[in-house]
Amino acid sequence: MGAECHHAESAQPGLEGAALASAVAAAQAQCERTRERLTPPRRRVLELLLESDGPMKAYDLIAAYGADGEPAKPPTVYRALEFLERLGFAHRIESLNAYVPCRMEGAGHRAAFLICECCGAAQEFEPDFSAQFAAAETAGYAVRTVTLEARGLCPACKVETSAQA
Amino acid sequence: MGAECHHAESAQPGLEGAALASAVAAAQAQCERTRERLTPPRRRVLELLLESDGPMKAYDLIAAYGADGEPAKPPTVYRALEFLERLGFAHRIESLNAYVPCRMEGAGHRAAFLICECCGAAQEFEPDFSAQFAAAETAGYAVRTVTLEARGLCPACKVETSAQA
DNA sequence: GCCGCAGCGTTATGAAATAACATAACGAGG
DNA sequence: CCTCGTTATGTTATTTCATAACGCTGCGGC
Repeated sequence: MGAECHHAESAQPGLEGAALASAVAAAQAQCERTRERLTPPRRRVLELLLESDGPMKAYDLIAAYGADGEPAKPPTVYRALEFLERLGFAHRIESLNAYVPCRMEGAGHRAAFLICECCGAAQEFEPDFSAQFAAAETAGYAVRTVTLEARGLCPACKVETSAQA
Repeated sequence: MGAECHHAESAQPGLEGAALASAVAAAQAQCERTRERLTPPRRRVLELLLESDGPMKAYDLIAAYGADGEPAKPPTVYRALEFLERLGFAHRIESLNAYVPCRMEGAGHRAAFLICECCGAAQEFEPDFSAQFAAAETAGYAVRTVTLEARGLCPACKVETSAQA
């Protein structure tokens, strides 16, 4: 993956400056509403995710954590990620062992991704799980969360691939 | 997970004896049809998956590999798993880092699971991805594979949970 | 005040997966 | 039959991902 193409992960450019500050402030505000605490490590990890152009691995976050180049300790980042996931500010992409900030305004706990196997971009989309929920209830299951990850080629990489063929 | 309940993973009892032999023979036959080779390590890993009552971790397989208690080396098992997945004889469950034998007769490359967070059972079901494919095509993606994992409570654990409340 | 809890820092370890290289088995073509 | 390309295995070591366990800190309620 990534060997076949050289695209930047341009689909989801990272936030900077005012946009970044605004996104963090929104998270801050939501935390205050629910009596949760956006502590410094949590805030820092959220910033790093928002600044990134694509999914970040846990150890990428660990390495980038300190403004001075000092890495964080693993538990610091994993605990922050756990919090961010719980509040819906970030999602883990299982098939990549990586994390992205949530792009869906105030969505519930649903999350679904289109993952480009060429450039590594991951685009969140609003899933329709009605068919799956029906199947689950038929089987007697009480579903709590659903993970959906579709893998393939993004529009840009699709074009490149067919062009070189 | 697993701390809350003490159910055996009874939903998918492992195969033994004739049933096991028959399942392995079926895989063998399919391999011969497609000129693939069900070599000893591949066969052994498939057996272990089929015998198991539930999802197996890679290192469970490594530990259980030798009939005499001798573990396998990691690459042996990972390579076998890669083969079994490619042929559709096994599936990886991303959210568990675990593997199960395929229970759907000759299904394509689709796979979806209902995973009980209480007893750890994983039930394969036939997914309907039409809605997701539509969403993906709208976004210009060319989807190759889809992973769907629904987490919740299986019928047995659901009853127990509500009873003890 | 002081107690209980949530969060953090730190050390260490455990679990999951792969890199890299050597060797062996198979199958087609001379 | 034998040699070459290909596929698969054996082996060592390492990398990558994630958590256990412990003690300290700071805040809110009683």
